[in-house]
Amino acid sequence: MNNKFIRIYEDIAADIRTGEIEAGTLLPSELDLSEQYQTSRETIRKALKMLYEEGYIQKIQGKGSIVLDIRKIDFPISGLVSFKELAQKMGHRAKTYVNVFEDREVDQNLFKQIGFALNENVWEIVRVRNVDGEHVILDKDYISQKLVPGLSKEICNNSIYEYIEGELGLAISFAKKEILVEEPTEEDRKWLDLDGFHNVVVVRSQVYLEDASPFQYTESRHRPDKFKFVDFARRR
Amino acid sequence: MNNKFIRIYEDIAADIRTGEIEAGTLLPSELDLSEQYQTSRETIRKALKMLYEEGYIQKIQGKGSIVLDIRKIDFPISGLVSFKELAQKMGHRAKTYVNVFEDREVDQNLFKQIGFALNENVWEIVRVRNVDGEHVILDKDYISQKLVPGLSKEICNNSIYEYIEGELGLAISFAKKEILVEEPTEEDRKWLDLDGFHNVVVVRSQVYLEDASPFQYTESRHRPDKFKFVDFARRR
DNA sequence: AAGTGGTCTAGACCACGCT
DNA sequence: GCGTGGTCTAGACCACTTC
Repeated sequence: MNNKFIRIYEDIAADIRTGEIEAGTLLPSELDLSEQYQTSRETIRKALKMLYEEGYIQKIQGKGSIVLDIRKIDFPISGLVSFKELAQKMGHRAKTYVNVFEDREVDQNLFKQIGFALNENVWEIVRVRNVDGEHVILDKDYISQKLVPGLSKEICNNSIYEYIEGELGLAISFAKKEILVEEPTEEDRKWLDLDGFHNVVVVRSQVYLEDASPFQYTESRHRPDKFKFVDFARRR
Repeated sequence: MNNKFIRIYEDIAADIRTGEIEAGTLLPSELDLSEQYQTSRETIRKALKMLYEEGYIQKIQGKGSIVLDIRKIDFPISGLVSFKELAQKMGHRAKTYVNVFEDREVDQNLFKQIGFALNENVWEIVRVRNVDGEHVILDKDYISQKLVPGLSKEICNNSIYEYIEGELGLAISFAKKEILVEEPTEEDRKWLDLDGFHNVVVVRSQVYLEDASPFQYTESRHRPDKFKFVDFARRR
């Protein structure tokens, strides 16, 4: 509620979503908007930059800001969005089973694989995600104990992100992610319903807090028919 | 060469890439940089915003701008980067074969699948990408003839993007992308070396020009062992 | 309290599209 | 030529981290 440019962004974004401002039309000019919102043009430009980055508008020099078709807001599966949020949004019956929850020291092997320091203590968590009655995702997490103390099996059963952001008040900020297709491992075959499937889609992410400290390494292993990744990219 | 803030961005980005500015250290303060570059603080902030968006730095209020470890940031395969650029960057021996190049009218069937208007004329292009001696990617393109006139088989053999941006002077702006894993079709089996593979990774993209007109629909079908997608995402 | 980044302003000039 | 967005400035005040 504090920032003027965010209020303006939200105001215009809402109008676009509801269709009050139609796709294909031009927004009022920056000068008009600055008068309309009783603010400076730079502040309007900040709000428009946000609308641009979120895919609401396209700006054309000399012409104006075109309102784009509201894109289907489909979320990337796994990564910066928690599984719980995602399942709810998609309207699926989802369950989580915690198979492994252990206090573990980072050894040579783990060190090479993930981004943590040697001998640091991490939580090792293996969870199976059941969607509409089938075990389709295997999540393997390594979470820094220093940054996220007091984790428990019960919390993992619910949402780890809710605990971290809600209880601990930490802000998750960015992630590096890699998507590959691999042969199922023994572990995959053990936990997932892979009847007839010859591959799993593996999403490896390193997740960072706002102060750039790496707090989580995740390997999310999906049955291929249940995997979908949606992206909106601007050319750089 | 024109914009001050872009020059500053490139200058600092280069220093980070070469390691001259080390990951984990802080950049000079915005005030210092504005003196160093003989410019205003807002201009420095624009350059830093770019560095932030590209994953070079993390900004922390009251503290400074932390330099991130950029090494793992790679290029997304297919999409807004052309295959030619990509193959060169990765250092692969890559070849392209144009199997189909046709003038086609958008019928009911095509209309449902892609984003173009009924009865519009499009180029239908099917190309096989050979990387290091194997046929591993099948690209199916539909390109608007109205927006991209004068396309030819020869151009497709080289780089379509170079033609569009170079010859025609059009600016490619953004894309909606979807990644799924599917069963190979007859067409996949015909053109790709799929011996022993049971799936293909399908990347569907709708690509838009700067004025928000959709000019290309692409289906890029990858042999799973040759697929890799790397992403850097910030939480919204 | 000092130093950092975050927001906001009012104004200037430039580059581009349109007619 | 006029209206549009793009860049840049110099300065103000606020919010946060650190000492």
